[in-house]
Amino acid sequence: MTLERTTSIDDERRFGAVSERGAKTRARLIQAATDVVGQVGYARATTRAIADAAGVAEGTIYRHFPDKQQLFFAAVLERNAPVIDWVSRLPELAGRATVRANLGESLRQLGRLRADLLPLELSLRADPDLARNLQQSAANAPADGPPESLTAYLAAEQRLGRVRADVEVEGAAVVILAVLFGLAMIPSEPDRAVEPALIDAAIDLLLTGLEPQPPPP
Amino acid sequence: MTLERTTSIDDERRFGAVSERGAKTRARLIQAATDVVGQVGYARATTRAIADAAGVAEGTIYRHFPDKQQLFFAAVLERNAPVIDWVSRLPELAGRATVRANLGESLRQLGRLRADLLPLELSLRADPDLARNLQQSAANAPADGPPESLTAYLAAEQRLGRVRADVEVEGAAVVILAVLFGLAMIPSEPDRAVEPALIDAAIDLLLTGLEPQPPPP
Amino acid sequence: MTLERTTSIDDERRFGAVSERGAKTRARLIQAATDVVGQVGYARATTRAIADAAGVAEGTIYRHFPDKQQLFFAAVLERNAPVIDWVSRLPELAGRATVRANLGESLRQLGRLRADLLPLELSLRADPDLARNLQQSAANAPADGPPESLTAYLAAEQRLGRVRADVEVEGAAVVILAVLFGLAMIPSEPDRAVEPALIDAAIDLLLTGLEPQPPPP
Amino acid sequence: MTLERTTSIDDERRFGAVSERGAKTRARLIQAATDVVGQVGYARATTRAIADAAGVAEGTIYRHFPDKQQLFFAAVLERNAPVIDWVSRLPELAGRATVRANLGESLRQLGRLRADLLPLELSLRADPDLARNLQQSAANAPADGPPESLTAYLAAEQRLGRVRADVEVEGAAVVILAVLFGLAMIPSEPDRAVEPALIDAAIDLLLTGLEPQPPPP
DNA sequence: GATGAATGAGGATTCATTCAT
DNA sequence: GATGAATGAATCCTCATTCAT
Repeated sequence: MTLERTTSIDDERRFGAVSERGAKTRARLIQAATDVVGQVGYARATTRAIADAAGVAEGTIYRHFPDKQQLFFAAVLERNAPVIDWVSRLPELAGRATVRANLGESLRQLGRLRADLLPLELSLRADPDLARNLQQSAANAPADGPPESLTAYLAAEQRLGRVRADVEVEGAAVVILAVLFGLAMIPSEPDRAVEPALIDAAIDLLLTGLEPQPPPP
Repeated sequence: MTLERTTSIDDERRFGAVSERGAKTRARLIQAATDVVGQVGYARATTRAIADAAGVAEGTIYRHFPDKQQLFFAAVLERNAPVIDWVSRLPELAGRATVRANLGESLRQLGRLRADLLPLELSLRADPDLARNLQQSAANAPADGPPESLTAYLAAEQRLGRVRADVEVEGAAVVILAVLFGLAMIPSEPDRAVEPALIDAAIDLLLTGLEPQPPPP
Repeated sequence: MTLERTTSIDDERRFGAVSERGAKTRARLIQAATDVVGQVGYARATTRAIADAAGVAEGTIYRHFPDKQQLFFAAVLERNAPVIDWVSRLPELAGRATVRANLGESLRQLGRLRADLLPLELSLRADPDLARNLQQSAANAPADGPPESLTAYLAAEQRLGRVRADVEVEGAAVVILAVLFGLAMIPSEPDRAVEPALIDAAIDLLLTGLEPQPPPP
Repeated sequence: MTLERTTSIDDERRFGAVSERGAKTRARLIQAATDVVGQVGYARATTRAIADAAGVAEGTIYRHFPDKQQLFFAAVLERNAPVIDWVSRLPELAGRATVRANLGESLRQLGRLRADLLPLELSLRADPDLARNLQQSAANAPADGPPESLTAYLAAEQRLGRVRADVEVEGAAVVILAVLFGLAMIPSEPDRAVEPALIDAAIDLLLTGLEPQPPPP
């Protein structure tokens, strides 16, 4: 474990942005990386292009990050934060408004947030090596990610009788997230957020199902 | 459009596999490309690695394909064929067995098929340049892909009263495919097919919905 | 030990010069490396310069050697071979001609051979990292190097009464080689071999010593 | 020659250590340069590593030296001074004690001094460019270096009859120094000074020679 | 058809040096 | 005096592609 630490204390001093100016440059680099990787994918996102987009010299990247991968990871983690944040607050909504409204709002929210996260995540998933290294360098990853929060929310609603009693909430949570991911993947040019109409269709399907309702008495 | 074709008739003669041996080599290259890209992603799939995996010399690739991209596209298309095939036969099932059984079998089938298609597709989506070029070189793409076939199936079932009348079938089709894609993305080590339990959960959700059913009379 | 092998069987196939043409290129690269490193030292000997000197493209280096270091090592080893060779034949000379003639001829011979070996060796000694890596990659190093051969020769002559009985032959061998190395270091522009006059002075000193001889009876 | 001086009078004012603190920093830099170059060679001795070893910021180097080379030269010259010093006092010893004792003591002394000088000198010899530049920037080099002093000593002893009359003292001086250099090159882990036993062997050989003595009457 | 040696443009990374603070 | 962020030229190496055999 100690052996697998990739950043030593020295590194932390070496790469932590200390000065005011340094922090700004670091932020610009992360933004630039997000943009460029989003546009052309990780592999074609050259350090040159990123540096240009950030308006700094290529060498500057290496004052802030040990290598291109770590810059990329920093971008991924930063874009991920608000998503995690939002989802972690989901369980509090149990019992309020309606399940449909809550899930709808959440998917919409996440769809928006995922807009610039998705391309990064795609690059990550497309390259097993990247994925592996990210996991190692982010040993601090929260065990309590989106699936867990969503499961908790559904379970709470189920206890309140607002979700069908025989739904297997864990599976349902995964499926809902899968829908989100799958929809995010569908190319939609103008802004890159997920098409709202699709979200509505998804919510409708997930809540009511395809099967015809038994006729009310 | 014709202008943007990247393969001329000459090329087709140059690269079409003629002899027996040639056809075998070509097939081995496509398989090797599928494997290697699946393992390390398009960017890290070097022509050297692919040639090695196929047991041929690097130069041989260029006797069968104009460049690395076209080899990759050939692999994508080949892996895609059975998926398209299966889905295109879906509409014929309308009215037979049950909707739940039909969709369940389809998702399971597609989940299996997607197992080695998915990594290729990921590489494709992660790299906009690739995606663009594929679309150009596959002008022969069927206007009638999976979404359309699935839509047709759902519409047929709706007419038969086996799908809720107020479901917007086009949206539903997209959502179902999104679920499939999203689930396929969840890493599952042993074999790379989608976890069957997840598929069941998805089918249940999609058919019955989260909401509590109104009590039967 | 197995873990420290730096070249796998695969590598051996990958980098061994197979074809006629390949062997020639490889030889040219080694010669070029010898030349360029000799002129500017290892650190300033860029792969570009070496490739240029060999009349090949930079990339060609990497078809024949895994990296710059291994090319350098190949050069060192090749230049070393004739030196080792010569010295290993020294013991056979014991008893023939005179000790003075034998040693003189040897030093002269070695001085000549060392002419292009020396700069390489200097680069090696100046950079501990290089030295370390060479030792690892040359596990096949003969335990029987120059010091041992020279010791054997001196011991043989001592047994024949042609070398002073109380000379500690092992130490003497090292000292003689040190002289050679030290002399080789003295810059001598025109050709880079060791100044013959210096060799003569060294031989005289080593054979007769500085001290005045006791007067013959 | 004057034209080729790389440090102008202005520079001397700019880089001369003025304040107390400045002098200390300068000294620490020189020590750090000696250490780091000794450990990894000139090429791998980055300004960063040297600054770290000296406990100062990288930029500080350039307040004391025009560039990395001049810092290195300063280190070489400083380490050289005591060697030169010692040897220049050699001639005074002529006639005292014994030749054997004098030379022995000298070699031992020099062996010790050379311990940290040697790696610097190796870097110098391995890189012709460095060597050239040092000579230029050290136009103040004493015409009376070690070889001359040693020659003078030997000549004096020869006049006193304590050195064989037919020894060519100039050559002998060079050979003796070559021995020293050559021996210094032999790696000796614990402390880096030359092995004393080797020095003894060298002295014995140089004084008495290999040849059997004619039997005393 | 197949081979594999050669190519060379392009990419990530290093590092001596500069300069605003 | 000292700092350390920024620079950008230079370097090693990779890899898709070409071509003589």
